Amino acid sequence: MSQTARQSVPPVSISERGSISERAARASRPAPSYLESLNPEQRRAVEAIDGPVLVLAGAGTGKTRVLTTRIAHILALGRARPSEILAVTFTNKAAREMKERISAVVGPQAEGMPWLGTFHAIGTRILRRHAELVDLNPDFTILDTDDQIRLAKQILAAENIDEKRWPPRQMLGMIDGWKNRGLTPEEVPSGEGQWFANGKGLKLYKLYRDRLKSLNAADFGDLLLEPIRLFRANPDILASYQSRWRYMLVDEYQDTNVAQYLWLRLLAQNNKNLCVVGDDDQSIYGWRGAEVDNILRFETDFPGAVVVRLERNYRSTSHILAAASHLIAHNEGRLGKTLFTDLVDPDALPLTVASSWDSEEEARAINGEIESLHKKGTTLDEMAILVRTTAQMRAFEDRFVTAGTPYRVIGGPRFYERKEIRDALAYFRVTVQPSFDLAFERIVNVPTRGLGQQSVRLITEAARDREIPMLLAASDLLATDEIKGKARTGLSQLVASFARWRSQLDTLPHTELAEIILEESGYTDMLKADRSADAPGRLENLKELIRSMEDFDSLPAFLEHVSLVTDAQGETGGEAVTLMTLHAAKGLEFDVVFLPGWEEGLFPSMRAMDENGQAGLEEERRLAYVGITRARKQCFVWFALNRRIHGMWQAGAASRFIDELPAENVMVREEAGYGGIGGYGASRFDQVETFSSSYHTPGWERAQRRREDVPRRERRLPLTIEGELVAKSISDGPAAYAVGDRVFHQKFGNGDVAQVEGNKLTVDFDKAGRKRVIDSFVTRA
DNA sequence: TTAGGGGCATTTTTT
DNA sequence: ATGCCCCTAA
Repeated sequence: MSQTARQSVPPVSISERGSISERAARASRPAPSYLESLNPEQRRAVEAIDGPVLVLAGAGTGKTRVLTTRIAHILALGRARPSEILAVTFTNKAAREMKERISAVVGPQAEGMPWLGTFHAIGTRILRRHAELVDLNPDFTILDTDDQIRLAKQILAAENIDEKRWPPRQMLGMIDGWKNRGLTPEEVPSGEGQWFANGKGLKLYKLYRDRLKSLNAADFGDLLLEPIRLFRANPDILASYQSRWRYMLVDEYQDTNVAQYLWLRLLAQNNKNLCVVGDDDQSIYGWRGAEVDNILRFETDFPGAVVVRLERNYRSTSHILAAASHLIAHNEGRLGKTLFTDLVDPDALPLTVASSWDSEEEARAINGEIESLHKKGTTLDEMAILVRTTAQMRAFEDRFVTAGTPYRVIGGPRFYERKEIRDALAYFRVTVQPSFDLAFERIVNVPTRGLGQQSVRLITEAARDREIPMLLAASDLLATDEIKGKARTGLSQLVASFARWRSQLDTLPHTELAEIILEESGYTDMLKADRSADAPGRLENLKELIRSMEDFDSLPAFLEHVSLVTDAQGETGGEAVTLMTLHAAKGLEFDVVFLPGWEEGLFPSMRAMDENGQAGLEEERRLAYVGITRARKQCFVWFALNRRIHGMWQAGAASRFIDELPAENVMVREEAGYGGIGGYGASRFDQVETFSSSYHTPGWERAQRRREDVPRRERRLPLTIEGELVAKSISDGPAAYAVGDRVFHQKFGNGDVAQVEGNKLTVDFDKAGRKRVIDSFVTRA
């Protein structure tokens, strides 16, 4: 199948391009050193500067290298200045990395590349310049999910739509879907406009859009959609960007959605110097509106495109490549590539497939594996655990903390999405921009200052009636006697505070002001008074927030950064194992990769299959492919027989993907538990040798905080097994208990044994009800 | 008006 | 298991 696909691509040589004199001159000029280290295909991709170019780059074939070298090459040839190159990446991380790598080749010149960034960042930049033309002010705010939901709720409430039946999230999903397809309300197909809440879909989209405009705000979708609208309505502006960017490069093209595609097509109409790089087999953002079709269609959209295939893999052993290729071959709609490697390594290890009894044992086993590899010399930085869902991370964190394994989490619960951070940001935002009602609303009564629903409604109505910001309405209301008592005191204090902070914006250093705001608002006091276990952690996060502000010149500059950067990177610290989702892992590589949780329903995810059928399944398979190809030397695939889902133990079956791996490249680990120490029960209490150094990594501290959530006594307990029995114990003597015995369990208290099966007891506890436990966890009462 | 308890639904992945 | 919403008591 890959054969046919291969033949359909006519080989176009770069030598067919360029003037005769250019070609002649090129022949005698020595190739710059940066070109020499490239293989012929890579070099073709780099040197095909003019006209449309599609680079199909399999995993590990040097894609980033091609992109960065290409930019360096364009700069070196003097074909464009840094500001005349548009380079789009998918994530901030990728943008950062590319900037660094370009600098490494061409020096600090790359610092001057203002148009290297994510679609969203570049879209923002464009919109700020031409805000009036899309009904915004240049200082518009970018909403995050939290704000969007609040807004959606308000709209649904105003429309008398039951938000239980029609969840705000779903409404936003629908609208975002339209935006991702480049559709303004006017362009939504009439049938689709009938979706949601008995035909109100389109109306809600309009209301939502109007509300955004009146708030002077944009959501993520707008950052793509509005530039398109701008370009279409203003040909002169479009033309200015078309000529500004002489060369355009797009990374991860397989992940672009329709809006992004339209965006690029508009811009590339003129000089057509568009180079896209991607791999259809790594398209994993379909759920976010990505259209693999964009990459499959490129040659049709841009006739005469040079197509370069990068298939020579420099990353992984032949076992890993073979396994990944064999797996992905189960997918149908693909262009088909065959990765190969010249590395012949007779010592290459096949993939290891292993199972564990449950998710905790899985974490323990993998941690054991990590320790033994570490002892043999693999550094922790070269090991990663890639999970399907963030929920899987917990088990690993717990284990790492107990074992003292240093680790770092990438992605997961995002720093900027934490409640205390969002609250603090809301305070800052209102200080900078007093008219930002969503932020004001968020914190009017946090900490509580006597303002209940009643008072808030008064303010909202006053604001709406007179079409003024809530903060202003609030201060006007105070001049009347409509607000009384505690509410009055609280509100007038708050209004006065905002006025004061605002007046200090220009006089105080912004970090200092931020601290003052958190103090004077009573926010830190509220957290200090909070007896709950995570309050100290929240305070710590706020300190971290202030620290991170130091990198910026002003409060407004910081807020702009925050709204676009959703990843809290920066957790460098010492040597550590990396823990992240498969999605976050794209583009990275490690010597050793662990892929836990390969179970039906979890991976492939049940939801993906339910919602998107075959296409959903294929996307999951591509995700598996991405996972395996992250590994350079060794890859472990793991699954657990039992897993806790929504707090309930459920038995699981191995993922179908496991059986899609080629047997000849796989080694199945058959002994139970890790390292043959013995069964589950034995290794459970083994105190494994610990790493000494790592008590200062953010990850450790994070887990440490989390750990403190659990009361001390409970933490010490051996694991208690509930529901489905998930352990075999080591005791092999005669059953220690009989039906009717009175026993005591540290967590469940006293109870009567109702049933005995070997060392597993079913006990009717007085308080906790019927549980299944292991005999060694109870004592005679 | 607030705090706190109980009931309920929920969770894929990210700019 | 966790977090959110609603209800009730003070």
